[in-house]
Amino acid sequence: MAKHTDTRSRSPLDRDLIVGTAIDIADRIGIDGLSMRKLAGELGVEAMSLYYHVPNKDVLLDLMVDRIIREIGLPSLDDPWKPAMRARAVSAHEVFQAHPWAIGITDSRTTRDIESLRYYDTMVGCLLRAGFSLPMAGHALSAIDAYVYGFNIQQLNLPLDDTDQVGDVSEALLAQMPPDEFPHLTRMILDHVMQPGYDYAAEFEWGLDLVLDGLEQRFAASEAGEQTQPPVRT
Amino acid sequence: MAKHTDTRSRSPLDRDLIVGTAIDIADRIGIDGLSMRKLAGELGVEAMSLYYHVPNKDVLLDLMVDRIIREIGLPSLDDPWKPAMRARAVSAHEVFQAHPWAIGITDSRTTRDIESLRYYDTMVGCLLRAGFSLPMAGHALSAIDAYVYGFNIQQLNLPLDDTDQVGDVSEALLAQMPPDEFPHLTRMILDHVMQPGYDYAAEFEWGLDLVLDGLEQRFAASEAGEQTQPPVRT
DNA sequence: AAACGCTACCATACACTGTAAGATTCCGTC
DNA sequence: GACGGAATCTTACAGTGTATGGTAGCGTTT
Repeated sequence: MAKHTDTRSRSPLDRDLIVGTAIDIADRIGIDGLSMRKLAGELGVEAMSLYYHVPNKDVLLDLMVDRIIREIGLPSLDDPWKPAMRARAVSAHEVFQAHPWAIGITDSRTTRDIESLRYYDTMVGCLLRAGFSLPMAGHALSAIDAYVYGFNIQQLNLPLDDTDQVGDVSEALLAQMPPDEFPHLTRMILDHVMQPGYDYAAEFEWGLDLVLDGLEQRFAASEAGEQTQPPVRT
Repeated sequence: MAKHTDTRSRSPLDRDLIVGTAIDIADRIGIDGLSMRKLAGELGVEAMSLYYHVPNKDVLLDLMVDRIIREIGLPSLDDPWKPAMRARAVSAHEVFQAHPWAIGITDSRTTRDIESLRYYDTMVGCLLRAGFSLPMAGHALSAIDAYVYGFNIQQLNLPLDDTDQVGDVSEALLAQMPPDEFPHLTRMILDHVMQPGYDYAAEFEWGLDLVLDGLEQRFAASEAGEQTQPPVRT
């Protein structure tokens, strides 16, 4: 009997191709639209064929996130820490914007792929080499990452199509909102967000610089010899 | 014909009861374990009966998140902004820790329930009354919220059971990690995270204070008359 | 009392999901 | 040409959200 699809009309399956196509689908029609059958169909193959290359869907999702994370630009170890951290954060923000589904997946995964640890290793190394103590480097990494992740979630909550502008969303929000019940919010939207010149994208870097400047101060203070413990009285 | 379950043996269905039970299930067995049939079963009812009170599952999820958000403590408008923001952030952190699934859901929701806007309105009002300009209040809210959300996601990624300690997770991580490939990360874990006295929970407040102190400085600078635009030369 | 209508709930059915089990085709090697 | 393993497919099953239409119970009206 003839095969369901002529083998020569498609490239043979492999893990990378599967993961890549899956990412593509998730980008186009959202993570909810990604089913094994849909993915297989797009590869010219039956659903069960995927299971030869990937143990199950959860692992596939993990692999997708890992590939995404590897898109984030990494600094070299000897770069000065502040611009390095800044560039990394901006890059991460861009990557997660391009693949909005990726952050949500991180919830359910327990075991990280080895490759994505390289990311953290480089960050820690850069900070340590810049003179950060271990605790200080931990603080810094945690704070920066939390901010980047969190901002992306926020940005995701506003349902922005590529065509929409923040103004449109605000307008829709205002319409369904009793204005006298939420006076401050109404004012914020009308007199600030919907004004010409408001740039939501700039908000990300404003907060990022806030965090980075704060870290710089705390770092300088710790270098100046301040202790967490109060000085011993002599 | 007799009803499937004696009507008198259970309290009658209503929206609040459904939402409450759904939250309960999600807390106990995770958001993935929450199906309409399971929920109905726990209420002593058939699945389709839920649809009389709730249009579909997505809306149910929205309602669940809205109820969660209403658990977050709100300051009064006249509280001093910094402790008010701090208390709110800590409260939000606790609430999202208690209902870890809630953050992940926020992804897919487009329309916010009216009630959850009260949250933002109070925050904005508090900041404005403290003297923040509209843009400054926007920056502050965005930065704080991003940090809170993001930290929760981070915390969620470490698969901590109630019994586990961070040390256990680190140990497991170390075990599957080639140590010479990730030297800095290894050092961070061994010499810092796994040391006695390390307190991951404290990490949240460290970063939160970083953000708040930074905001205080920016706020003071803006009050002192600094402009975003360079001063006009005369 | 009888008929009606409304509210709340249920039974059935359908399209779709992830995936276990086993059959089948293809291709390189002997 | 036969064998064997790698890669793919077929079939099947339990579970999902929910559309459609039915039904039991009750309050009101006549």
